[in-house]
Amino acid sequence: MTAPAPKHDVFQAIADPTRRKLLQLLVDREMPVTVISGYFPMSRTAVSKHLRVLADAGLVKERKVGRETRYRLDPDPLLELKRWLAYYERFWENKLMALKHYVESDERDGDVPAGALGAVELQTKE
Amino acid sequence: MTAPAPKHDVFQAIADPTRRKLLQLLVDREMPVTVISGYFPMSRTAVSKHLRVLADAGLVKERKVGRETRYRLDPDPLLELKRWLAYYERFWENKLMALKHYVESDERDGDVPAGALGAVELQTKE
DNA sequence: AGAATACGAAACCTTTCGGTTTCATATGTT
DNA sequence: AACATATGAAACCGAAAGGTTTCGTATTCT
Repeated sequence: MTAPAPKHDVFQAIADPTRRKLLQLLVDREMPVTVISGYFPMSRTAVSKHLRVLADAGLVKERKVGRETRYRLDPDPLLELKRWLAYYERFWENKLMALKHYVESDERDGDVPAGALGAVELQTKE
Repeated sequence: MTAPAPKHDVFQAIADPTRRKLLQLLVDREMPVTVISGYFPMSRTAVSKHLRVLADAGLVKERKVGRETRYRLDPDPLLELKRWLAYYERFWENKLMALKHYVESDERDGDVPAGALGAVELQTKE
């Protein structure tokens, strides 16, 4: 049991605004589908499908209670996103540094900004 | 000039694996389209369209040099993603705390985990 | 000037996405 | 038992996504 057939990853899951709202709604409380769908301007079935996508990505857990199914957030998969993002974080700093250098020098002949950024650091990961 | 007609946001832009690879490729070096497309198993035009989506989201900047257009990463819009993610970060900790409590107590009648998580913290941030 | 290169726009195709409506089923209520 | 409630599955639909091929145009090279 390594990979339980993902079919939907975190990146896809959070791409849709409705699904991001869903995550936020379920962040601290568990809710059944009918209640959840009350917060959205679409059919219950549509909401249910969004919940399925989120569940596929592991961002939401379902629990059956009597005739209702309650959903709640599971933030774990967001770690992958965090890791992905972390890789790019240093480039904010680099960009600032490059800008600084550019402002301090006067070699702005029209193609400097890119050059300033070009060779700051090199890294090929994967 | 406030919002330049977004049309594609960061969340959509990074949803596609090809586009994530593009970002990584352009992270430290500037490249023209033809060279870029050499890294992908699809037509140059297809890559070009992906680059447009990234540019729409502001994740990539283009610069014309002679007959070629060079692209490079602009990590700025990732800040929005970082902010979004930061909101959920505390819940990793909360989840661990809830788990700890659950393990230490013995009220595991079958529906404890959800309850343990349910009331840890309450926050409604639009 | 003429040929080659770099690129985007446009038209087109197939698959996925986000949504709806309808139906079947399980559970709860009287 | 009969009815109501909660939900997912299925069939369907229009629009968007991701791709291709073809074409037009700007730039560079001989």
